[in-house]
Amino acid sequence: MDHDFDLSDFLPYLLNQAAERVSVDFQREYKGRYGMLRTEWRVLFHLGRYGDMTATDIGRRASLHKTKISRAVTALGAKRFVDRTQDPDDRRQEVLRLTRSGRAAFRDLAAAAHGFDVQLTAQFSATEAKILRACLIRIAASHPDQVRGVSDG
Amino acid sequence: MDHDFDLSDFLPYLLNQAAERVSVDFQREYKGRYGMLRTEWRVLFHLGRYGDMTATDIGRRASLHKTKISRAVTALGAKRFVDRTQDPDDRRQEVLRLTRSGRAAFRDLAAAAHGFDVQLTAQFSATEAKILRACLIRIAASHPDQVRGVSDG
DNA sequence: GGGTATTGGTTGAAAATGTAACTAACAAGC
DNA sequence: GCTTGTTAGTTACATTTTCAACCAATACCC
Repeated sequence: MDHDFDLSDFLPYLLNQAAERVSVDFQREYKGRYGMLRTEWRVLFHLGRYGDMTATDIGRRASLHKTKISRAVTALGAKRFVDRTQDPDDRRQEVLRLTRSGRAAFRDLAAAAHGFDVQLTAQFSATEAKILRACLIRIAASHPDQVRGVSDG
Repeated sequence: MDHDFDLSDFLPYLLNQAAERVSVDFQREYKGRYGMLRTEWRVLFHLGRYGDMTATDIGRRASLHKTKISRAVTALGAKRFVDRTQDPDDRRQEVLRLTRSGRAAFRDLAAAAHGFDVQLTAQFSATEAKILRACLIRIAASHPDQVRGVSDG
């Protein structure tokens, strides 16, 4: 019984605390300015950055559960940020596309995100920042059992 | 407009993906074996590792909102894992203490957590692991505007 | 062609969270 | 003592998330 195993030695705990910290901060941008939820912001970003795609595509890329995406797309549609057009070749799926104002919101938020990231990273040396990112990517990618409903981020 | 600012360059996103990844995995332990929620596991850990304390104490240490703690303590009480006794000197507060089975669950889960952490850390070099932890701690601690209701982790 | 399975996506109910309002106990000022 | 303010913790309600069931379209297969 490692009697000195501390909660602050527990990587999942540290990851959660750090993630929570920055998420709450950045939330101000998309929530405060556009009344978006985190999933909406993610979907918006995906469409803005990677182009038109279906809900399933987004789910695969972002590891988001389809119900979350469905609801986020509905909300973004209500805000007139995305436009949905049924694919004539496979009428089950819809191609999602940002509207003009959706693109504007994306540009605005992407710039804010970039600035936020720069500022966040500034507290670390170049090496630290590089290692941090590499480690996080590795953890996120580790044995991805399968795509599962991820709690939004 | 940094046109190549990618979602996977966005530290909050990486943090969330990584945190989510490991949280979902470790959940198996406390949820599968004891039907606990994340907050319950955290409260249990605090009491087991740091000794008896009040709900407010836990909130301060763990950055958990008091309503979450209240509900977690109720749940842990129902499972007979914690015992609550009113402080005679200040009858507003209750001192929380693990029961025998609460301590057993704590030992079990703490061991699992430690093992999980060791395995997770094994994929990194000693230097990487050290930097990763240091960075996370720094991010979590960064201008803690104040204790706020943190989304459970 | 007709059955069965799979896939894309939505919906409803249950569980969990966040927010604010609340009760009870203490503390301070007068 | 009485009023006012603060602290510990609970509860109620609205918002989100999760889970499973669902519909519709396509694919598979004989």
